[in-house]
Amino acid sequence: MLKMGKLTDYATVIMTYLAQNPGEVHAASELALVVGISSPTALKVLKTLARSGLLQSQRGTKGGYQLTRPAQRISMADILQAMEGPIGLTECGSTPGSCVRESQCSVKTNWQRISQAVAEALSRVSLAEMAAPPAQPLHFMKSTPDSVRQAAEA
Amino acid sequence: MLKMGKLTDYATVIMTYLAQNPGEVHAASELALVVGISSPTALKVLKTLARSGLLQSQRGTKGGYQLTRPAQRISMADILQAMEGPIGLTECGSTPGSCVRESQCSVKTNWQRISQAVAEALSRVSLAEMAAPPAQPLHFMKSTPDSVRQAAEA
DNA sequence: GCAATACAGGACTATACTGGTCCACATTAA
DNA sequence: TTAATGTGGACCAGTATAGTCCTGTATTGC
Repeated sequence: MLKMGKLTDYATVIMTYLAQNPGEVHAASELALVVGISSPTALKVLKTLARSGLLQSQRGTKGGYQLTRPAQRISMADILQAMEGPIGLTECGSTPGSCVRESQCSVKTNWQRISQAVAEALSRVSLAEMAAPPAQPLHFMKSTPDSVRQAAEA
Repeated sequence: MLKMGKLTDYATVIMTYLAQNPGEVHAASELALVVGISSPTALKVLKTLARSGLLQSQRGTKGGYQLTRPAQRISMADILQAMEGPIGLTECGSTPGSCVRESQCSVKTNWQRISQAVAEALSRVSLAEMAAPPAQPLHFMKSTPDSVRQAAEA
């Protein structure tokens, strides 16, 4: 499995919930309950999301979190990136200098492109779509046939 | 980072090398040298690849490994899958029953689709393309937007 | 002003996983 | 028969991740 951290998983569920209840401020404790995790863990996720600008936090009584922008303008890539750093499948792709034979490695550049393609696929799915009932086809799924066909023809 | 194991990374490099020298049988020790890892580790990777049918092994003196099919017919998805199991970003996507609230979770189905999209992107890149010098644009990259094309040309 | 609520930032721990190694065995060529 | 090579499984260690906790700060309401 192409692994994604558990915290990232929580993050997507939390963000989805927030997208479904826009305009409201939600306390960490509430969100923790919704997702089914402990408050400290939820807090950790929320802090990360807030620090990267996807969430707005409000302190004090009646404080909590809310989305900084409409769900339509937040992509899955945004969330992944916020939680796990730059999207890249290989170490050499995202962290230059991590591999000794970087210069001679023909594989590297190709991996970077593949990572980029994956990132693109992720950025084409908005949080709003994620929050919609699954029956509704995802945005990129509608356009996939074409893009695939183009790729196949190219 | 959307992580992929180191062993998988080695696997791609090994497979690439084998693709560049088709028709020959390569001993694990030789491949280890090429990739710059120890023999036991290379063996581990090779065994995994062989068990999943991507490599053919030959025992005894002058034994070694070679591709079971032409590199054009092996995709990056094949290699990833061989090394890491079914491609899926979330646990619930690839392992049914791993999440308690599976039935109520609207996020799940959407994740499965995203994973599928990623898998598709991966399966569109052949080992042959990976083995080609990076200057040569990847198959699927031709259909991508300007930003990517610029990066590819740079 | 004070108390209660809630976020901020960081340190800490423990578990699980992954990478890496090794061993006993099977197979093949010379 | 010997040496080279793959097979399968067990095992160990280092690391990364998840999860917790603590101290501090801001905001609200009384």
